[in-house]
Amino acid sequence: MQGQKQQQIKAREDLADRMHSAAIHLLRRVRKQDATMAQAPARLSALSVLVFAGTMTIGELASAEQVKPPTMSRIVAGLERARLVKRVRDAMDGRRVQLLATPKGAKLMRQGRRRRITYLASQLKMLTRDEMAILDESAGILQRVLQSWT
Amino acid sequence: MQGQKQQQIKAREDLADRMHSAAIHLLRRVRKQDATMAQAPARLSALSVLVFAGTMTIGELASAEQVKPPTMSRIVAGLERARLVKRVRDAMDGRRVQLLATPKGAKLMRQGRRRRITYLASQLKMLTRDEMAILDESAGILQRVLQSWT
DNA sequence: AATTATAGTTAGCTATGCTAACTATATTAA
DNA sequence: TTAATATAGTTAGCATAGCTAACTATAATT
Repeated sequence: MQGQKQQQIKAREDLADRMHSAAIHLLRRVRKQDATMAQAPARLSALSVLVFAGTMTIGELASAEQVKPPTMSRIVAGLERARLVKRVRDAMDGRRVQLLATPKGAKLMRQGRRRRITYLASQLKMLTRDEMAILDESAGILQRVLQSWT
Repeated sequence: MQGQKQQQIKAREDLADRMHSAAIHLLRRVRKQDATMAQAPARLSALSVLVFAGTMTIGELASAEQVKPPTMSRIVAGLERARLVKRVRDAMDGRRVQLLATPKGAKLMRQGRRRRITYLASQLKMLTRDEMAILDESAGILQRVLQSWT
């Protein structure tokens, strides 16, 4: 006989497994859309944070993207080479580098986001209104979980 | 004034955006659990397919994992070096290579999956029963969408 | 002034994605 | 039956992206 607690744990693990699998496969599909954009996924993701959240330092961006500073340093170098981002030395603290999306960067990011999202959205057309509502709610729940997450 | 159709499109795109973002961040967290396993994510994912779906060729595995054959060839080479997978020439067709998970591979894969899922599941503890039910339903819906997806 | 702490970069490793070009085996056509 | 073509996989070479360790430069503390 299984106790109620064990059943709850199993239910959570089954759910975790399905969420994990869905996330992997969803991103593999979406990545193919990015392929047409001449900028790699990590760059687009970092650029997206910059455009939506505004100016920040390398360290802040690394932390937001959950990568180590050297990784972000190189991602930013790529974005800078492509003239999508500008570095500005912080006047108050000479160690810091403030990052700004250029107009070109903002435009590309919007286009890229547009493409991924349009693609994803087109795949959601098969869903009923009720199913959409459930996905919508769950996206909100997940967002909350991910934020409070350690 | 926006028509109803435009509102529906916008709703789908907002949802797609949030799902995309959630998937990215969820996987970044989970990947850190993999770091303790001495095998990289792509290898664990391929191994997982092999263990659960059984013997298959390099090409089939590449297709299942949505990568090109050279990529899978190299992933398998790594798994073979680590003695997690064995190659067997196909007797009927000498070009084909059948792949088998070794017992060690099957064991590692179960452990890895266990670790990721246990971790994810532990983060779901903060949710109410109702929220869990919504995530559960949405995982099912997503699974279905991803399958029928082109 | 000397020490310590912080922000970022550089160098070097591994892994993962790709395409192009190759080898080896099977299949089809002349 | 040989020649041409197709298929399965590998190799080579490129770019990106993750890491740690070690470095430079600036700021803060003692």
